[in-house]
Amino acid sequence: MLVLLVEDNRDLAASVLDFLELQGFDCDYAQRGDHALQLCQDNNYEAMILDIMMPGLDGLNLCRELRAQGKNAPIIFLTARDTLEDKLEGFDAGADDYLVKPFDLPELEARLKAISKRRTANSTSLKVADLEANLDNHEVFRNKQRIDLSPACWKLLIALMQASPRVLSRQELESVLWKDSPPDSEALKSHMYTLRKQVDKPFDKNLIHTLRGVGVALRDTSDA
Amino acid sequence: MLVLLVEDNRDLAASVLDFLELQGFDCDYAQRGDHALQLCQDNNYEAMILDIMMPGLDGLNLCRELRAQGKNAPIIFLTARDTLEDKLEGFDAGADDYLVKPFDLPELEARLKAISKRRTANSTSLKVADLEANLDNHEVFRNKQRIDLSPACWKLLIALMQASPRVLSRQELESVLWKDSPPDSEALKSHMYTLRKQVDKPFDKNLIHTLRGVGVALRDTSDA
DNA sequence: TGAAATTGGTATCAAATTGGTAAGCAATGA
DNA sequence: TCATTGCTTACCAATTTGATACCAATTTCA
Repeated sequence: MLVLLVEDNRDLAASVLDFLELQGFDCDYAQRGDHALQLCQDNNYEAMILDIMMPGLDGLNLCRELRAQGKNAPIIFLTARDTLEDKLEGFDAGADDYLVKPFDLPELEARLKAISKRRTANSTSLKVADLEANLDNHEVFRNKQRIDLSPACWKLLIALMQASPRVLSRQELESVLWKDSPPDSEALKSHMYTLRKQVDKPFDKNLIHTLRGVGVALRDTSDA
Repeated sequence: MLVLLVEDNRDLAASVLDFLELQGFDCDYAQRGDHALQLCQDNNYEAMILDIMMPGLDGLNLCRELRAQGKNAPIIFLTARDTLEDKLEGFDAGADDYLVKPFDLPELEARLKAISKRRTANSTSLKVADLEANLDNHEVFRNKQRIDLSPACWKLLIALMQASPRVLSRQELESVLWKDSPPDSEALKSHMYTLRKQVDKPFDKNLIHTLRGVGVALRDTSDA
């Protein structure tokens, strides 16, 4: 995971970098806000840790600029400014978290992970309600019970889980299986039928919901 | 946005609830961890604020249980326990943020929003009074209650919500359903009737208003 | 003022559409 | 060969749609 640290205090930066790299993060470092902005044009950081008071471009404006550019990687402010107003200004600038100095390195790590976990689409396991899919070993469990799926059903389920709770249209589902040249038959219905039979039928709560005229959604709706 | 607050101190809870509701959040409240767990089975919260020390089931285990159930709504711990170990345990249990008491209500709000923004950022939803439509999920709620609409009714409602509080003429409404070749019958009346029956009838306040000779408007008029 | 006309709400229904179910069959690979 | 998988088709149930008839309320106009 590639992280950018922007901090004008070299000593502090060094200890943070040491720690994060020890924990397995890939880190880039900038000492000035304007340099950081430059780095962001060329790299796709998965998270950023920003000081506020810095030469060149302060952290708040750096954050605002990045957000204005449509970059929405998680941002944590790391600063000595600890008043309520400071914090609100930070969140208002588009930050995801705000940590006041002095701080513990493990807390920074925990917050970094917490804030990044939502974006990690490359996570090896998907979970929706009691349904779990492990992308690495190609396994699906519901309620701790293994489910064997055919390749087609697997693809459909993964697509639905990744989209959850969004609805996928018939067309989107077809393109999952056949890219852009779907058979001119009702093959999709067939596969969906098989998928439901395995994923929903044996259990007392349906996760696969049909939205007539729209498509299919996989979600945990608390109602019937 | 539906939020669950779990906190055993009634006074603190009351002030948090007051504040959040003033800021436009819909809140549910539980005083015990086990009650909260129960509530989570029946409701789909968009975020949760948990105390740690509580009767019944402590916040950490509540959080772990929810995560194990595949519920991944953002969770913020709100607690007096302020050591590094406490915080790490909180994040480890699956929390997204950790706020130490005493705290400022605006900071809680800022953190709540920061943590929720990722899921709401890309989900386009329309809201008029207590009526809410999510375009991605293709879901409609009124007063937290799900409403099932036929494709035609959905299209009409979305058009009305997007136009709200503007009036849509009969012709505009027809072009929503049939582009430019409406049937020569009163089919529109039929669909509008069905729509009202589902959206307005079951509730004590009408949002769909007819302006005789003009058209139909969806709006929250404070009068009868 | 009041009768007629117009507009819009209510209700029911048949035809069309959509989607779930099930069975059959060919292709593939163990 | 046998089992699995993918595709095809047919059939059925449920929902949706557009149609129509009939009211109720409002407006028009004599």
